[in-house]
Amino acid sequence: MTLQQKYNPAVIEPKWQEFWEKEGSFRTSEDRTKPKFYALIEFPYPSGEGLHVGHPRPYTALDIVSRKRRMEGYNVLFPMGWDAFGLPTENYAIKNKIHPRVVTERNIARFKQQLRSLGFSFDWSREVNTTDPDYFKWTQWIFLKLFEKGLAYKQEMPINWCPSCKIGLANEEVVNGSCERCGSGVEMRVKNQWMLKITAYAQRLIDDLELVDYIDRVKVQQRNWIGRSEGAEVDFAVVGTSRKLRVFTTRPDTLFGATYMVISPEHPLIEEFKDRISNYAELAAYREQAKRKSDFERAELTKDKTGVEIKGLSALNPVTGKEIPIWVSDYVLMTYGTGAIMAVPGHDERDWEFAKKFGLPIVEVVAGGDVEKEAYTDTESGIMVNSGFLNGLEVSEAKQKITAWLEEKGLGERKVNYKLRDWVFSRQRYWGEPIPLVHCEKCGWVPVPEDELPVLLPEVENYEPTDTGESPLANIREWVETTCPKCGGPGERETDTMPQWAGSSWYFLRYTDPRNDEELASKENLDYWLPVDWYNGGMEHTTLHLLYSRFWHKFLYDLGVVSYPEPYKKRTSHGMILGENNEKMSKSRGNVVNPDEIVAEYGADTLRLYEMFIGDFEKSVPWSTDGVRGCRRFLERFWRLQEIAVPGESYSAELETNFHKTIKKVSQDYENLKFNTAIAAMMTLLNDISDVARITHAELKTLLILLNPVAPHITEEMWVNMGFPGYVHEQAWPKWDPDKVVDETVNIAVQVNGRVRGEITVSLTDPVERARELAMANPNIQRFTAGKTIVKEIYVPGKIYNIVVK
RNA sequence: GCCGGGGUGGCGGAAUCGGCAGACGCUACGGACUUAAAAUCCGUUGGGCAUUUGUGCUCGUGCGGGUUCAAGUCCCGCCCCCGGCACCA
Repeated sequence: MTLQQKYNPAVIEPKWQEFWEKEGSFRTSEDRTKPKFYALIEFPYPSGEGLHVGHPRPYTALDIVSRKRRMEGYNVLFPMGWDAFGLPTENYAIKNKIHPRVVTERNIARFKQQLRSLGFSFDWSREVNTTDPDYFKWTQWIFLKLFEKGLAYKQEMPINWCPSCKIGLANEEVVNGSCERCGSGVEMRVKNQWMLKITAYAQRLIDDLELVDYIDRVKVQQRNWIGRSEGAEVDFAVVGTSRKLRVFTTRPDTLFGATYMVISPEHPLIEEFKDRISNYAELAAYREQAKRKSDFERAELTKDKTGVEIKGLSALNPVTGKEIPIWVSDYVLMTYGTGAIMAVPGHDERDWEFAKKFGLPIVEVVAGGDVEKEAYTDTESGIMVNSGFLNGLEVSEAKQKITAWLEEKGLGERKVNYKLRDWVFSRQRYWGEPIPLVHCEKCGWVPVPEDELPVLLPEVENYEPTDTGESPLANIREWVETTCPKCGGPGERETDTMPQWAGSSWYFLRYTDPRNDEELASKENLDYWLPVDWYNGGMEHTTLHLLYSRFWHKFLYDLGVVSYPEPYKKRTSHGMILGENNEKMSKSRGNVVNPDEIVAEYGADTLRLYEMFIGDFEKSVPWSTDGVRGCRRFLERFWRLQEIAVPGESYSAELETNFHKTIKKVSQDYENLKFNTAIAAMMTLLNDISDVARITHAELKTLLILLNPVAPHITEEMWVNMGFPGYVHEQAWPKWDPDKVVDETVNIAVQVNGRVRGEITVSLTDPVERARELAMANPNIQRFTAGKTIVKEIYVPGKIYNIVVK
């Protein structure tokens, strides 16, 4: 055909976007006979900044997979929504005296328009929004179920407090002692907070990683974060009292080497025996000092241990029967184990340092090191010494024996501990889901009845966070004051709201049945669609969102709401896109690239292609404007294939193998996050076609289908331009013939003594004799073999021919 | 400190059941087209040496050893970078 128009994405892209929308091309079908495929990307927080070039990277990746799956005959669910509660919106609203709902609506509209301009095949009819009362009704419902099962409880506890955001933070939100969001230093504050008992699921969260296909670093990080450790709890008698001091240790085998004990400054023992302690004032002062430090500061001062001996109290080592002192030090944390330890300075670095500093005895109980120089911490193979009935055993055997002994004598027991802490679920904020509970003087905490959900946020003109740390909702008396659902007496609503992680912990369930007002989603839909087949998201969500949503899912599984214990079958992760200067993109660094500008100047297909071609999908990579231009150039050249298209419903002889190879490569690479090499393969093929200067209709069709998932607009346009029947997105994914992916003849290298000295053209079936004959015809080979004897020949068909001479 | 991942041209990156290192793209340089420029097209582009200009030799994948006909790839010992965890007993 003769080509009239130039490639003009500004015209064809909006045209196709409207077409797909109007036709409902990517609407998920109700056809349950097809195999299903549920692709999920993390729904964005619609910030005021608008879309960032980092957003389209994972979206395009799974858009590619989704589009390919549709062409392979799957019923695909590829939805999108908004994680729209959150601090920036609230802060902006407070500052500008606008209701956060209005800000949210505006931000969503902007995001949506930007996403549409990129041509993603989302089924927009299933859009969800965590701030929509019809949605958070079910977030509240799940909370009530957790409350009902005793997994939500309110507790007075020291929390991480961000003085700038005026908000309590979960451990996971504290990064190096600073607020993850705003970066200011975190303080400890005691507050009465709602907690979720994620620790009850710790073991299952580890075990069920076996059921899923997550990239390794995600599994590793989850295990690491949950931090399982096996050991024993042991009771030490406090001399002269009936009180026992219980410790947790992973090294019960070293019990004979426990020469003193250390308790955390917050440990109740101090108050209990206030009267017997002769230096109470000193201890109280130490405790005050420790209180002022955050956990982070405590941890920072690793090198210099501090502590005070409790005078007037001592303990008995249960195996040696020796009286040992009890110390207080802030290197022991109240929040882990029992808040008390047995110190074995010979075999624990921290205890060793402490013992050296305060002149406490060090006893060697595992042979192999020099405990006067440093703690010897070999954990498995060392031999026990100075340890009574454990002498001569290996560490691992000694662990077994002593634990059995302790259990038999009633002095202790086997114990597993986890670093994972319960989830601080309260936020003292307005813009979040209200916690649907009422406090009644008489009945305590009473759930709002299910049929009264959702508990809506009160409509107010404006509000401010409070310095006391109370939620702004506390000031809105007409909302707070209510009646107790149980006794009908006066009650007060809970004024804390839920954290942002609440709504995102179950959103993927809602997509399966987004308008259901009877249930969070119908069982039928949940059973058909779940688990999510492929979930891609950022590594930064591994210990937060991913763990939380797995926890909620398991809880819903226990309730019978969902039928599979894990929500996501496969999890992958993308790398960040950095600024052109190789630094993280940020406004303050002035290196932010706005996707709107790229779409306006080069088109959405170029942006998509570039973001996939830019480099290894899993790694961070700097933005390059020149790279974008190169991708646009490729699409221009691709567009001009129309000029050299010739009729023909088969592959041409000269390109046939090439096409089969490319189909194979592209098909496989799209599945393995290797979008960059898939695109490179298509570029190579385009170069080869340009050399031939001709492309048959059959070839062009195949190529259009292969490129379609990456560049959907240009391929649809060219398909129609060529007068091919139907539309690209309705075509079947091309197949490759395994017999046709190998070249009949190949050039292989000929080596002499392992060095390449020439090249021969052989067929795969040629015997070594043929290779030798061809090789020896080469003057350069002759030069290197002349006058020498051949001692060995290595011939690997299709790979190499190596002659070893002497 | 512990646990992951990684170190390859000027740049982003290919190639790891051991088999021609640098695919593909960018940049740069040269040429064509143009009054000129842009765009486009063609060619060159890891270093060094030689060259009859066809090419040949040689060094080269963080460093030092090793295995092998053959090592970016495997083994041993180091260095550095990125991410996570970190006084968790």
